[in-house]
Amino acid sequence: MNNAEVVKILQDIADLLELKGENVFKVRAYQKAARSIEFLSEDVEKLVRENRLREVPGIGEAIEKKITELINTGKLEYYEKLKAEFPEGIGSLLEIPGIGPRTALILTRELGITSVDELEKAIEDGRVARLPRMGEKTAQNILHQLRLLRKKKSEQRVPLGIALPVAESLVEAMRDIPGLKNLTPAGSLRRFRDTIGDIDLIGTADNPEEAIEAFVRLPQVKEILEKGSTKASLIITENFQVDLRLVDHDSFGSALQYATGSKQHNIELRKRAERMGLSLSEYGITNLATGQLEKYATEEAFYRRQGLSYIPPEIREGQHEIELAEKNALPDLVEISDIKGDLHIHTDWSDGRDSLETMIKAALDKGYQYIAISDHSGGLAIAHGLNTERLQQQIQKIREINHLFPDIQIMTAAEVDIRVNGTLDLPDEILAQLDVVLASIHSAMNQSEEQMTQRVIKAIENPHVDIICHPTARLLGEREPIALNIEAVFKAAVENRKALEISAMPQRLDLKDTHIFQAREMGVKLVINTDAHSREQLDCMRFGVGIARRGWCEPGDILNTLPLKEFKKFLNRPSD
DNA sequence: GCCGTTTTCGGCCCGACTGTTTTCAGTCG
Repeated sequence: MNNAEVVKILQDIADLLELKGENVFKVRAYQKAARSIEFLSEDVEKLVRENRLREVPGIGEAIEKKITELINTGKLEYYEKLKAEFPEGIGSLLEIPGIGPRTALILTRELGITSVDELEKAIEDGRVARLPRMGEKTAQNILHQLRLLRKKKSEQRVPLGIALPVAESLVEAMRDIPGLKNLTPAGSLRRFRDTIGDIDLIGTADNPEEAIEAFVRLPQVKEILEKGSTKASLIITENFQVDLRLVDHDSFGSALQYATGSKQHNIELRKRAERMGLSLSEYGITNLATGQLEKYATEEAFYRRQGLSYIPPEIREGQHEIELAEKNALPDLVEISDIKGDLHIHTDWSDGRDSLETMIKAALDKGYQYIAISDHSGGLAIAHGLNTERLQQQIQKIREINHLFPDIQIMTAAEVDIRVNGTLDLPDEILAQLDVVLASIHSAMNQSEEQMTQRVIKAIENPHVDIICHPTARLLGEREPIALNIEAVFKAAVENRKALEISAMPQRLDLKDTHIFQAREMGVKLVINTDAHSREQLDCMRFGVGIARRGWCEPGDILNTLPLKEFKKFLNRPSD
């Protein structure tokens, strides 16, 4: 049983307890435990084996016992009994926005509804509207949400790389609203989570009510979900939900912090503040002794008032960041300006759109000191992969033109296919001539975990290979990661002094944040690459850096922050 | 159910919006 399965069951238990009308804090305890495990960089199974579950924040005696039973027997009696108390399918009602546990319970108790379809019927024939505290409007809202949910079921969470540009263009569109300032994407976007549920915008205004009015009249707005004097929720044409929240200018720091979250981070922060006699809100910090509200225009000042150093948004996940901020011991996270080169770039020699020269110039514009041209190998026929002969020609060409670009070193490379048996699909003789060899899985993705792990490790052990690309081969929303014993792969990478890629490609972001965290702790060297197939895609580097920051990476953990000479030392090839 | 720089018991983050109420419950983030 993997972590995700344990998370799902803990969340289910929380939902069911909520339906049951259990103590809300008990419900929250299960939710917290679920979240803790979601962000765990180790396998729960391993923690159970080593009797270390209690080290995880939010897991006490009772939940420890339940998880242990789950891991050891594959089942949990408590969960099965709880499920049996409710008609199957009631959980599906909770997924509808606007339906919480109280409403779900009333719907099943009073009308016997246990599925979304039954609910739809009951609304249509007026039974829902006649329930106590319901009414026609509430019923219609639920019906609307229900249909919306059905429509977008398949595209629920959107990759960061798609959502962020939409958010940024929205901010741009709102630039001319009078009196509106500081408009910033917050929430999971600002924390650089790999997928995004909705777009949170935070800003300040001379007159919030007027700014909200102007906001909802934007041409991009398809539908208004709610609108008050300081916040509005709406659906825009790209089908994203956007939440806008406005405060006074001098409360911007606390409001941005509040809207950035995560929920868990904010809860920890507020609990800690209360012990200090302070109460936090989006408006500022209230001194509980005097009742005085202190406002903060910057997040830095807001954290400082609480005796904390500034905590970067990417690591505000309620792990150990507050503890470390207290001691001024947070990591010095890698930044986009630290990146000195991009080692995974395609050209029109294989399946890239742009020419070699175009990609080089684009990399120069980024101020890179070096790049590696890594077109596909022949195995990927669909990508016009290069066979030995054409790769030989490309090597020759790159050697010829290198001197035309004195400010950047163009390294020869290839993205070589790892075949089913772990061998590579280009011969050693040509690999030996390349500056950098990248190896990737592009086929036979349904191998067993054991086969796949051996396959990847064999590639790592190949003396010519430098980097394993997008190690789990996941495609967000399209393809699950391959079955891989990730810890074994990390171990092999350390032992063979090989690097693993953090793919900045928005659909990939692979390794993902928790893997990066674990890899870094184990001493694996990482590189952040864009896998660009066109010059614009070189811009995706920021997503890779964001994910690396979520894995608590400092520049020293990322090989392509090194200057050329140092980087070449890692490659361990005769330097020129 | 978890947790402890007042606590092994008694707390547990804070506020906006909506719809149905005439002062508030439910939901959400």
